[in-house]
Amino acid sequence: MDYKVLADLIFPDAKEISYYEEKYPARNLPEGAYVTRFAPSPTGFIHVGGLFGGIIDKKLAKQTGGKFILRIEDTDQKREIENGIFQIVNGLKGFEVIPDEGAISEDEESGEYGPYKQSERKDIYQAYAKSLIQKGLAYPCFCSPEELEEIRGKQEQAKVRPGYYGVWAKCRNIPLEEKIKRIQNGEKYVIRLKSAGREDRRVEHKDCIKGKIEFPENDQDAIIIKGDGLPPYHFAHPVDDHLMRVTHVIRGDEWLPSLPLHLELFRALEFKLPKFAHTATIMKDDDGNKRKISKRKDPEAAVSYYHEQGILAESVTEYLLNVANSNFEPWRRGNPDKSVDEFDFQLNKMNVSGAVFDMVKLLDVSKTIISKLSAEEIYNKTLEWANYYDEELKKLLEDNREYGIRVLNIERGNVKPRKDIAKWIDVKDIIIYMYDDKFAGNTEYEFQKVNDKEEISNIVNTYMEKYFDLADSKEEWFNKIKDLAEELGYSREVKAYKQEPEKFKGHVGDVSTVLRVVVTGRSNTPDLYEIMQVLGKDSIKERINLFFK
RNA sequence: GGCCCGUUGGUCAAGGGGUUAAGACACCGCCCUUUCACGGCGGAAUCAUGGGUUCGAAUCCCGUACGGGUCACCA
Repeated sequence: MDYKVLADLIFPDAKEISYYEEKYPARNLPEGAYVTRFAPSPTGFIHVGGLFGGIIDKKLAKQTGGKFILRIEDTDQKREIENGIFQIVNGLKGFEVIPDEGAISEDEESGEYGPYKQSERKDIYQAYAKSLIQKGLAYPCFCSPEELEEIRGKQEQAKVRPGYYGVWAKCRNIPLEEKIKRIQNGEKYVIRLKSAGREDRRVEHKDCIKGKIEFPENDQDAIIIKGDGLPPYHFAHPVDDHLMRVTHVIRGDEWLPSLPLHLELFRALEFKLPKFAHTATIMKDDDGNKRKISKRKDPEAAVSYYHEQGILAESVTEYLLNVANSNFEPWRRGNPDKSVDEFDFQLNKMNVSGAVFDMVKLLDVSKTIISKLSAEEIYNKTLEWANYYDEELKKLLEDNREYGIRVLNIERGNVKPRKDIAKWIDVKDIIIYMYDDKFAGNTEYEFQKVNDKEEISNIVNTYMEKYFDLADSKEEWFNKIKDLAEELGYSREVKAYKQEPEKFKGHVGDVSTVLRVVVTGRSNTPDLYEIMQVLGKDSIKERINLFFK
């Protein structure tokens, strides 16, 4: 009796593996092309760490003329959530991480190397598991969870490594006949690898990011087919990446400890080894301590956060790209208008240890990107955001598109555009005082140095009577403010005041601040001349009346 | 605890035997300036630690400390 009988008994319907080898032939791609894959489980929203990996996968495939695959790792059906695939696909799409092949929606996919949902690849995994059983490299294990628990307890007591290996691998040496009998009797079982590894031997591995690493060999008889007939990650990974002809496995470095197992599996299955790149985890500063950024504690860990805040996907991408390859930033400075696609990304430039996620820096990237946008683009994007998150803002913008654009165009489009918007959620506060209806209820005025009501009215009234004219150019306008200042006993220039403060009540800036505050309610705003131009005569007069009411 | 990986300013980091140890964000100061931003100039601030190798160490080797990851019929 040989292993074939056992293999046929366990997987009677499995195809020969040669069938799959032919069905999924080597890809016809240019020399040096990367085939990468992002393989999340449909357990919820995408995590920034996942996005980070996805961006790298996509970038590398694109810049080498390769393929980027989206594979769904749904072999753990307990953890799956409804709409999981939709969330992944949609989440990635928002960041332009669009796969060349793989899952498209809950039940659609594209590409010749599918299915791309692991739950639909059961037959394939079983065929390969069968081949291992046939070669005597895998066997059925009848241990129940309780027995496994018991073994672990003993191991803890004996202070030895936990796991299913060596003498602890009870089912490994059950005679073939007995195995067959027990299966025929309907006993439950899983399939385990019969590890050929030894803990006292070392395996070497050259990682694209981490460089040379050494481990003890794997000697665990890991499960390759679970009780439900599906494989765990460790077995799905070699089978899928081999059959999908993946050249570069890029994944988080939390996988490093199981690499010896994967290496053994690739060898046992006689697969060509892909290149591995283990990326460092994105961390979070938690009161001076570093820890893995977490879905539970950190809202910014969820990709949906950026949509909610109105942070441009582009900003997140550029920030993350810079974390991945820190030479991105100098490149961007040198090539401010080039597409990210032109940046030459290098795996080996990635840092080996985890970077702390820096929201302040991300927001700075975002400000710079937004500062290059036209008022119209900002208008459109803000409105799009407001559509989801801010009814009031949406209405404000929609009611008068032209006015909205004029407001957003203040101090924009010139050589040194404003850099004051980092996220769309900020926009409302920046523009709201430009809307008469909203300003009508204003009661707070942030006056600075000149606070006396009589003096304020003196400045405002004199201005309106003698100097107010919207037809003025900016220069004329400002000269008039200076004339006004002088007339009322303020210096025309700030410098003059600073040199001899006792000679003046204040300086031209104090005067313009009064006008600014009466018109806008605020002491800090963009250029007052432009604001007045946009508001127009009636609005300005109305605002002045409002102040004196 | 075992196994693996790491440690350059507050953060991201360049640098791989000889450097005044880049740059960016943040911070501080000055300048520009009608306010705020922007921009310009400048400043403070880093090689975890102890040994070795070497004429010379951030860089190579060993130890220590600290940080992180991982030890499932999860991925």
